[in-house]
Amino acid sequence: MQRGNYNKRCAIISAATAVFVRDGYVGASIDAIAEEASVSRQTIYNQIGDKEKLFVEVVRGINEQGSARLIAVLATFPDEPEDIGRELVEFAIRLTRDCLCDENSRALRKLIENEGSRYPELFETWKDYGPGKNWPAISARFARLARAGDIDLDDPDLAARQFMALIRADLPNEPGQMVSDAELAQAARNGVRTFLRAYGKREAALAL
Amino acid sequence: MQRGNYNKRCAIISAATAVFVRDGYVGASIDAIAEEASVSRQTIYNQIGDKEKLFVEVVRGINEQGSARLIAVLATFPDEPEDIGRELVEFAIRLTRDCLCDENSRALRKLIENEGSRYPELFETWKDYGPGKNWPAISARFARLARAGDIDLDDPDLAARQFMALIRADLPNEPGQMVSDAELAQAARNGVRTFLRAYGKREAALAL
DNA sequence: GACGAATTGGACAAGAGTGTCCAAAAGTCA
DNA sequence: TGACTTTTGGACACTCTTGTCCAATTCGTC
Repeated sequence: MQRGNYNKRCAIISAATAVFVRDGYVGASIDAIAEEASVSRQTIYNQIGDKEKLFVEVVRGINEQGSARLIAVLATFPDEPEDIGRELVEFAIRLTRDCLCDENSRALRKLIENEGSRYPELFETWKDYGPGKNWPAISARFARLARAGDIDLDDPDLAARQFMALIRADLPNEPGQMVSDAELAQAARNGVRTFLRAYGKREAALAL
Repeated sequence: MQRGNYNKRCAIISAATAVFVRDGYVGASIDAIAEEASVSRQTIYNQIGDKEKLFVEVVRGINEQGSARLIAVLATFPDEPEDIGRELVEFAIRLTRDCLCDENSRALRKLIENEGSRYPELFETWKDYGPGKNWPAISARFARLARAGDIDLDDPDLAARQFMALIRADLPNEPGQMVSDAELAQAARNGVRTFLRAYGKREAALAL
């Protein structure tokens, strides 16, 4: 009773994610989702309920996924770097690849931006579980680097925001376009170099 | 024959802009636009044609407006700065206030992001007239500053992208939320300070 | 094979939206 | 005033979507 249920349910949620992301809330039709999931429309109503419940489920799913990935990446922050430039670049690559460029994360941002005003509750979920939640964690890591003397900054929160902005600055951000590993690496290197020119020892930046 | 036409036409485009921005392409109904414009639905069909033509018209309008504003702001770039820090901050404030935070520009970005895939032609218009078109102009200004010895950089294009990213990094970017002048100024100052720490003489950054 | 639960597909009502048609009303200009 | 154009509002056909109902079928399990 659980097994079959569960498989269908996953297929539905997965298909719904794709369709909502592609067409937005209003543009997505239950029929399209049913077809994408290779499931009859009725099954969707049996399993989940109405369109809104389905949407909430989709957003929560992406949210949890993204949050988990972000936490995993944060765990790889170079707390005691030997070569701070290289290690920050590698961290930046992981961050952009797994958490920023990732198709679902971008989709989530888009969905939130578009439907957030219609479903304020989603906004709350996003604030609690979404990427924003973990920025303080990044700030704390930078603050620790500063205390250890690896970098020189006064406002870790600001530095964290700027770090994110810099490693994003050079990413091609056309919607739905794939970003190659080489582009990713180049963007990370450019961002980190400028970050270190501003906050690091000059040698570290020049070494990049 | 032109007079009455023209007024109605403007009212329609203006109302359509508001509704498309608020509800997206699919969510916007002709009836809602007609009501917002205080015009009968039939008049819209008489004046413009179908929904798609209306949408194209709206996007082109916002595009032209935004592009004009950006060019105007670019003309105020501090080419021969006395106090580079202060003048860059003031430039950054104008840029964010008039071109980035502006309600219509944000809306345009959103519309392009959502409907761009459906109307590739809009994407082209946006590339030709949109903000991206004028980035080379910013790069050129930074290159000139570098030649004059005011700042120290090797890749003006990259510097321009990072400048934009840095002055954006600290802007509150909740959709539809108003940004106060104080927040704007603070964000600009933070961004420019880091930019100058990386690319300028250290004194200029510290003076901020 | 047989039972019970889940799934399917088709039909259905209700609602909303688009685009067209048309006759009546309002506005414009000489 | 009179001729001409534009606007209006209502009616209409058509399509699409949502959500419900139901009988037939399939699936899992014993």
